[in-house]
Amino acid sequence: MEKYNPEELELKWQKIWEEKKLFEAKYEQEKKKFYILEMFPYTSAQIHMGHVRNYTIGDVVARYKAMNGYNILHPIGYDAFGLPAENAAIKQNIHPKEWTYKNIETIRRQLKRLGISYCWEREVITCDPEYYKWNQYFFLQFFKKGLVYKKQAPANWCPSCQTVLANEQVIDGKCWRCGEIVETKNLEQWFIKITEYAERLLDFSGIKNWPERVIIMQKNWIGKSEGCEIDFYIPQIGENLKVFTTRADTLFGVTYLVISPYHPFVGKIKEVSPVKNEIEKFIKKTTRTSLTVKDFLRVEKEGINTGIFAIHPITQEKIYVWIGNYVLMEYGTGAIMAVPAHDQRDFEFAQKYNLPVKIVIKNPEWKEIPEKLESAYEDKGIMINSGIFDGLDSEKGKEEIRKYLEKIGKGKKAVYYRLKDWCISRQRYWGTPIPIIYCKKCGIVPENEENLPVKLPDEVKITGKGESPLKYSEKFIKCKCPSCGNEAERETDTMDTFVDSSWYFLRYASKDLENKPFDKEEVNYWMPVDQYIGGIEHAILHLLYSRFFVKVLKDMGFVDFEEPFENLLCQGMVIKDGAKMSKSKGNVVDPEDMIRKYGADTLRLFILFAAPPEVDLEWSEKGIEGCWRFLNRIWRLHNEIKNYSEISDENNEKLKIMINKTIKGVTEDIEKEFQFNTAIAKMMEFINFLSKEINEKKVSKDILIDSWKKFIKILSPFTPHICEEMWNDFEKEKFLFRENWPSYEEIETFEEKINIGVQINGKIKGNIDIPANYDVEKIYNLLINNEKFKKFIINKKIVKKIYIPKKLINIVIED
RNA sequence: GCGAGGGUGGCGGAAUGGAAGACGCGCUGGACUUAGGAUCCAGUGGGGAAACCCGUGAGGGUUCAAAUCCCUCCCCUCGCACCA
Repeated sequence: MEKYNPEELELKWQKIWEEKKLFEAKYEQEKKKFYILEMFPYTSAQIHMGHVRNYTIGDVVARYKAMNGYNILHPIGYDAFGLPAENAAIKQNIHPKEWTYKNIETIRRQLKRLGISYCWEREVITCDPEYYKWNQYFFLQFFKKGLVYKKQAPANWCPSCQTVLANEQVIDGKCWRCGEIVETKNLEQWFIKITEYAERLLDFSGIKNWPERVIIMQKNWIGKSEGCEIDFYIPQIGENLKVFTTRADTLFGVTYLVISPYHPFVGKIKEVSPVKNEIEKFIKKTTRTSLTVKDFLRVEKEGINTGIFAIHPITQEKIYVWIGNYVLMEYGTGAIMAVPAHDQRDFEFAQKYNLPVKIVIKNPEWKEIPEKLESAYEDKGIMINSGIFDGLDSEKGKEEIRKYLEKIGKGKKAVYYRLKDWCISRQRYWGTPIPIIYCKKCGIVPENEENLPVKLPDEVKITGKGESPLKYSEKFIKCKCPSCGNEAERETDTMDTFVDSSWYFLRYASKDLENKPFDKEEVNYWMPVDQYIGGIEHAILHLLYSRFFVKVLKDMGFVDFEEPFENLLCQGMVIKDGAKMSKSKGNVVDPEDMIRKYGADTLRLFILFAAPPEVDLEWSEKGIEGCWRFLNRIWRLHNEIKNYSEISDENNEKLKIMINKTIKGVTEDIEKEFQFNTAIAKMMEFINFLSKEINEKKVSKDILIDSWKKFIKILSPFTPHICEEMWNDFEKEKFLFRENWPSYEEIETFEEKINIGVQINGKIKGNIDIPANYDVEKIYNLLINNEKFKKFIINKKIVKKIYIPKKLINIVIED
């Protein structure tokens, strides 16, 4: 018998699969399709265990679905633009392109070595002009539709990466990539109007099965809030100050107004204010740009009374306008009505500056109205001190006050979102150039579609400091205006790499077209993605942008579907010693080392077996050895089976029951939320059972081989190489990938004897073998004649007999 | 603070109202062996000589039966957090 040599047989089958193009996806309209997609890797130096886990899970699904008769699309590509390539350029003095393509080669080799069933013919590399050309094309389509615009905006600036970050890339006031504290800086930048799609992005009805938390995160991110805009007239400047509130019911409790230091009224109010100098000082202090985002959040609430008043729209009272650092210009109208009695932030501010607190909502638990509040009462209640609205329930009051304001022309219903427009400008080299031209005569002019792609120049100096390296490339900047033909200059900003990943799954779905981003018919066949798998870290950004992109493309007639990803699985991290694997912690386990030692099948098996897909997986050297032993055991059994000869056939039924049970269990575990760990456990049980049977030789050879072939099939999505090798000993016609998943018979049809638990008053006392077709009374008769159990029952009053079929019997007695 | 998920042997984890701890790791004993870190067999939640008793973060409840359902509380992880 030959020793199990994974390296030899894995490389052999990988070569054969590739030569036969076994995994090449073919557009065949009449076949039912399954699009299985894993988030493509960023092209850093090599893959890590997280990738192995992601791609192995995907591969099991792909192979399982293929064996169930689906036409499979299982593509792979590379997220190849981005900052690290430039960092490498600075550090290692290597061109970003060279660095990226070198890494791609390594990653491709590593993925192939894992034996993942990818359709290599549809590879996408986002830094390839043939790909990013279509980023530019879509940008122009968005531009035509008015979904793209340029504006000066305070941007998040990472002093370490020397670049602008999108809001979403700022986590807790820090740069998402390097962790440096982010500052603000004003820059002219390009935005995409994702806010126009806020409402549609909140609609998840087109999604079948996503983790609930991902949907919640997206909803929070979009942050819809419904309320009311209310006008407060300021006589001294002759204009209405518009505030936004979700609590119109507290309108009678307003004791002051607060505007943001960035509010456009600040200047006008300052001019007429008696405390002009103090305002100036305050504004200077609160709008310092050097203040980091994080500091801004931590800063204590501060404000200044402008001495200017506004008129309450209903009571006509005079209400002073304050400027406060806790009011954000980026949200709502940049001005609020302060109701200290019913809003904790306003309450704190009012305490600090000794402002009046007026209770207008009565807590139903109060016996009487308190003189003083300890904190704001923010819940519902009954309206008081509110004129004609007194006595109304506050929820009802919201509506009534809004209607009243609408009637007198002082307010209207309003909806605001936290979601902001998507800033796609990056002051970097290694990204898609934004196809815009600045002409002295014509202004901002989009590049002609025929001139795409606007290619990145190869010769640039990358210093990592200051502005985009493209600013210094004359060859790149100089161009002709598409409109008037005069000398003009190109935009030097490049696109956020999230643009690249917002539609790559569409490019996969129709291969290598030169004249179109993708073929509509073929994309409509494959899409939406039936199962998407990736890390939770993309819960908001990538997934939201992709949903947005697809909705826009649908509106423009490019595609016929609304949602890109119907089902989503977020796999857990691979951790070691309780922490995420990282160089700094020195706890990294290199997948290639593991493959060298045990082979790809063992690595795959371990990573699938050690934990369910969605939870974190603790790496264990001992654990992978266990999987190595399991495959060796299978290898030995296979060789024994080939040379097997039986003594008798008395255990044939037992084996049939066991293999059917195993197929059923494995099938259900895969179907039910991808419980690969328990599926593997069931196959291990089968192997434990089969080893004994083979030793005893009491099953006939044909039944044994039949069961073994079925077993090889169900194991094959997990460890495809060893299975293919064993399969080849029996069947040379078809690859396992093209075989059918075995069906199973319900074991009830041939199981005659079963073992059930015996309980007395719900406490387990032992177990008993019974014929499968027995009912309660028959089992009870067995019990009263059984040495072990009769003592519990005889001479007792039997209250109840409960039989749970094939599980247990519970005899309830009176003591 | 709000929202979500979780707490089960020495460890990773099974069991979503029906025999708690499947499966794997580790450990103990044995077989084979010059040897074994290979392989095979047996055992392995705790207490007890045993009959039995106890046991799923803590406490209470529903039920013939609770890790699972309900109530109160504790702890851990993740996400959000001046969003008016």
